[in-house]
Amino acid sequence: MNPGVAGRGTAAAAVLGAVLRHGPVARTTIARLTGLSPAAVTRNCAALAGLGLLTEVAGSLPYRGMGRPHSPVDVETGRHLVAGIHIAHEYCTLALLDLRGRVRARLRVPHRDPDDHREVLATAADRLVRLHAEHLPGHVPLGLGVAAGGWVDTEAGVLVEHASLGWRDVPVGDLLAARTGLPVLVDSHARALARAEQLFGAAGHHGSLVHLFVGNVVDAAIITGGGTHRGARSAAGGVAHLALGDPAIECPCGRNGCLEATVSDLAWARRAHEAGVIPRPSIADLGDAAVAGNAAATALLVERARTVGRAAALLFDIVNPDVVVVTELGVIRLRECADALRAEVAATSRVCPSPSAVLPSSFGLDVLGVAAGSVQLDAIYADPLDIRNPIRLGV
Amino acid sequence: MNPGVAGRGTAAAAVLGAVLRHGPVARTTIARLTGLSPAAVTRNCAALAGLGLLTEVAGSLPYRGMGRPHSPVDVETGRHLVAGIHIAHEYCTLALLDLRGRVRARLRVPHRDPDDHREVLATAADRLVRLHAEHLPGHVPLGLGVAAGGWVDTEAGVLVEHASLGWRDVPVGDLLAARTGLPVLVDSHARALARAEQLFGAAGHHGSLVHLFVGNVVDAAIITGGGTHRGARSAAGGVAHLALGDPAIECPCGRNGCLEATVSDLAWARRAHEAGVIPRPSIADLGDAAVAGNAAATALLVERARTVGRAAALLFDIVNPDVVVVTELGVIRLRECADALRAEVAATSRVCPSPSAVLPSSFGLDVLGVAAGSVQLDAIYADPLDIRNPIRLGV
DNA sequence: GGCACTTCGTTGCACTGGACAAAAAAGTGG
DNA sequence: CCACTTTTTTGTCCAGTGCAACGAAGTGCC
Repeated sequence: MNPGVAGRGTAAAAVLGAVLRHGPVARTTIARLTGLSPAAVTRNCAALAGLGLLTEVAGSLPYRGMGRPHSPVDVETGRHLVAGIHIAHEYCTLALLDLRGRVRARLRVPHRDPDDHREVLATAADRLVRLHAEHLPGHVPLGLGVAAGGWVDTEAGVLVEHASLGWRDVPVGDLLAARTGLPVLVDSHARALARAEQLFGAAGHHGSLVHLFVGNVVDAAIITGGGTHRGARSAAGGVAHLALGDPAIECPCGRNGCLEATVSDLAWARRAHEAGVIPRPSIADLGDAAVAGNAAATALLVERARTVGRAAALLFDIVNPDVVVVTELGVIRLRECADALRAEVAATSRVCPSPSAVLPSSFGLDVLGVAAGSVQLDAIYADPLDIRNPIRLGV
Repeated sequence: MNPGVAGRGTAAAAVLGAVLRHGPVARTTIARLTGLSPAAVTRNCAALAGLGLLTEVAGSLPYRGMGRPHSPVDVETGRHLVAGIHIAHEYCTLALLDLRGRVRARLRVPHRDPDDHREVLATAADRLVRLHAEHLPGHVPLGLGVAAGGWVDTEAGVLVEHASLGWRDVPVGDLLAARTGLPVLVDSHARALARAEQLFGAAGHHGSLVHLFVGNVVDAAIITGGGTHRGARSAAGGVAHLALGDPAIECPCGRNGCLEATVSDLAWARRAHEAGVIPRPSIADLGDAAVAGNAAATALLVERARTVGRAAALLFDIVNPDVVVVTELGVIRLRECADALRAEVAATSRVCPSPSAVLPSSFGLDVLGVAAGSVQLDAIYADPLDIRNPIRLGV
C-alpha cells in the first residue's frame, strides 16, 4: 500500500523467501523466481546482507561452462538467532533457532507451580537467557516467539484461554518482553507449525496448506495464498469437536463422539492403558512400544491414524489445499501409521489429489520448539527489512 | 510487487472499494477509511473519474456546520455496465448490471438443444447483444462474466465439467469472447456469489466469509483476507459429499448420506412430491406452496434449512469466517427457514459468534444474474485502472 | 459586505523503490 | 591477450506516495 512504510519489505521478503527455499542460489535465479528485475534483486540482497540476514557463499554452485560464474547467496545462519518458548501442560519447551528454522539449542523446563503463570514465565525467560549465554553467545537474538495450545489473541499477545493449564487472559507477550527485552510474538501452535512447514518443512513450495495437530488438543490451521488464516475470532481450524470420533465417548463440551475427546493424546493413551497394552497411560510409552515392535500398540496407533485421516479428508474436501500436514505421534514415528493415514484420506476424500499430498510433520520431536521459534521467524520473513535493532538478551 | 504494472491499481482499488461500500462519501473520509493520504485520494479519484467509474455528487451529504463542505463522490452507475451469463441445466440467465451490482435488465433463455454447447452459447451471446441494444444502449459494456455450477477452470476460461448438462472442457470464455467482442471471465457461481455478497451484499464490511449455495448442486466458497480461495484444483468448498444428509439416500458418488444427494433442489422436490405435498417435483412449486401458507410445504423447507444449517455450522467451525451467507430457496423466501437455519447453526457450531453471522443471500431471485455479472465486476474492483478500452457490444 | 474561522480538497516537492539499459566483472577457449 | 558468454552492478528514469503549504467554500460575527 504505502511503499515508503508498510510495503517496504515486500520485495525483500520475496527475495529472502526464494533464498530460503532454494538453498544457495544465484541472483539471476532469484530474479526469475520472484519476477523481479536483476537490478532489484541485487539491491535487495545488498540490503539484506547489510542486516546480516543474507551472506555470500562463493563456490557453492558448480560453474556451468560459460560466462561469469554465479555468486550465490544463502541465508546467514551464523549471526542471528530466534528464541522460542512453547507452553504446554506440564512444561515449557525452550529453543534457539537459526534463520533456517533449525533448532540449535533446546531445554525442557517443567512447571514448578503451573497455577502461577508469572513464575512459570519468569523461569522460562531466565532459563532462556542462560541457554543463550551458554550455547550461542555469539548469535544475536532477533526476537522471541511463543506458541501454545488453546485460544491465543495474536494481536494483543494474550493467551486468552489454556484449558489444561487453567490460564485465562495471561498477557504472555508483555510479561516475557519485560523479562527478556526482546520483541515477543504469540500465536497458537497449530498456526505456527503450519507456517513452519511452509517456511522450513516439506511443504515449502506449496501456496496453500492445512496443518492438523493432534496432541493433548486437536487443532487445525489453514494457510492460503493470502497468508495464515486466523479467522474471525482467531479460532479457525476448529476441528476438535467434529463428530468423527467414537460415539460412545462423552466430550466435556456436552456432546458425544467429538474428535478431540476420542483421539487426544490423553484419551488414546488411557485407552491403550485400559486395554493392557502399556503399564501407564502415556502416549510416549505407547509410541515407544510400537516402535519396539509391540503389535497391539502399533494396531492402536494405526487405528488412531485412520480416525485422524477422516479429519484430514474433511479438510481436503472443504479447503482443498495443496497439502495437508499432520502432526501426530504415530504418524511421525511409524511408517504404518503414515500409510494408514494416507489410505484413509484417499478412501474418504473426494478431491485429495494424491497420497503424497498428505505429509507427516517435518520436525520430528523438535516440533514444539520449532513451532515457538517460527512465530518470530514468520514475522522476520514477512518483512525482513523491519527487524529491530538487535538487542542483547537479558536486559 | 511491480507498481508500474501489476500493483498499479491497488490504491485505486482501495479507493473505489471504499466508495462502493460507503455510498456517496467525501474524499477525507475515504482517506481515513483506506489509510491513504488525502493527496493520494484526490489523485486516484481523478483517475477513476477519468475512466468514468466515479462521479461527483454535489449536495448528497448534509453540511456539518463548519468549514468547507464535502464534495462527495460515488460510483458512476450511468455510464458503464457489465454483462452476465449464467449457465444452468435448463436455461441461461442473462443480465446487465451497473457498477453497483444492480440488475438493470434480465432475460431467461431456455436451451433449444442442451447438448450443442456452441448453439447454446451463440444464442445467449446474440440475445445479450439484443438485450443491451433494447434496454441500455447508452451504457458502455466493460465486460462479460460467466458463472456456472460444476467445475470451472478460471484461468483458462473453460467449463471443465458440468454434470447435469453433460458438458466437458467447453472453452466458454473463448467462444463468448469471439461472439461478443467483450473481455470474458468465467468462474463457479458459488465463488462468484461469495464475492458478490462481499462487494454488494449484506456482508460488505466483513473481511472473510463463506458462501454456501444449495440448488441443484451444493457448493461452498471461501473468501479470506487474501481473497477468494480457489483451492489446489479449483475445488475448494467441496461440501457436496459431506455425510450430513439422510443415511438412507444413495449418492451417485457411491456412498450414502451425502449432503447434496439429500438436499439438492431435485432431491428435495422429489421428496415433497412423493409425500403428496406438491403435484410435481419442482422446488419452485414447493416454495410457492409454503409462501401461500401450506404447512406441510413449510415444514419440509424448514427441515431442509436445518440440514443446511449443519453444513453451515461445520464451515463456521473449520473456517471461522465473519459470516456465512446461505443461498437456498426456502431461506431466501421464508422467515421460518432463516430462523431454523440460524437456530441449527447456533446449536451445532462451537464458534458461531451470533445468529446474525448467518445471512440469507442478498439478491433474492436475481442471484444467478448477479453471480454472472459479479465475475466481471470482481475483476474491475480488483484493478479498476486496468479496464479495457470500452468496446461496443456486437463487435 | 468584509473578515476571521473551520474544514475540505489540491498542488508542489522530495523520496522510495522498481524497471530498463548499459557497463563492468569473471570466468572459458583460442 | 582477446573474443565470447553470462552474471552482477551501476546509472537513469519513472510511477506513485506522503508531507506540507496553499487554495477553496462554506458559516457567523461585526
